[in-house]
Amino acid sequence: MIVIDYRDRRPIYEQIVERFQELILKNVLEPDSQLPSVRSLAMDLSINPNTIQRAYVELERQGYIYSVQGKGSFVSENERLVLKKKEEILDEAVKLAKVAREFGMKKEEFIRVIIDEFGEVS
Amino acid sequence: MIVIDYRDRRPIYEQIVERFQELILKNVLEPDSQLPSVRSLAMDLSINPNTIQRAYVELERQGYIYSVQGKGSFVSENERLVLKKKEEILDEAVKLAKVAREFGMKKEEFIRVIIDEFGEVS
DNA sequence: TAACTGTACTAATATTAATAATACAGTTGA
DNA sequence: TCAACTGTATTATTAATATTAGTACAGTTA
Repeated sequence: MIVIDYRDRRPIYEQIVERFQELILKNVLEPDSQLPSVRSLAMDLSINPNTIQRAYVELERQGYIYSVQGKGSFVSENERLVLKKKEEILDEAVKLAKVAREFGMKKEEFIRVIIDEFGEVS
Repeated sequence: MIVIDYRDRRPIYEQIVERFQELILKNVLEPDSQLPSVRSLAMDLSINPNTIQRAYVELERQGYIYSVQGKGSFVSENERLVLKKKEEILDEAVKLAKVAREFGMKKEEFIRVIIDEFGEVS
């Protein structure tokens, strides 16, 4: 479920956070389902439990999960999170379009590859 | 010309590399014009000359500049670099579009913000 | 009550960016 | 010629931070 890329320069806990965000936003992990425990996931990934803990703290801070002492960590409802994520994607798209324009790229040239990705038929 | 952002988590030399890439690609620095010397730029930015050296080595490796011992470092011809940069931007756009689609975003919704950025008239 | 859970804390280690201090070689202009 | 610039190279040290290690405590569950 979680894979660590040691060539990735970002810290491990950040990779874990991002991966769970993805799984939660895509509903692979359903609301209220339980995440692996701090210790068991650390075992699976052969890393320190503290690193997992740090990732879970961050996920909780961002609203992706909630933790109950003695019971475990669970996936939050994600409707609001999906909306937030979509906004972030749009923000990135705007930034990228701005850069493209600054480098003299034509609107058609830029949009063409996007339409291709989405598929021609709307 | 160059500004260091200490809140940026990326290393200083990487910020410098990126900034010069931008200045060169946008033709703010013209081909064959001379870059500030390793030592003088280090003085200006109040950082160590080795950090600048590292940035210049990287810029030379990527083809953005060429260095001549005893003379200085100079901007390369940039036509090829601009093409490469445009390809990179398009690659990013495709990746982002893919993510947007994965999160169930509508094509129109995604393209709308881009069109707005470029301006309605083509 | 044993075996799980999360949570908290301190200390040690590893990695890497950045600094510091030199040294050497080539260029330039007075 | 030579002082004052350039780039280049090397080694050592410092600083910052991610990660590990170890331990402890509190709540839950079968």
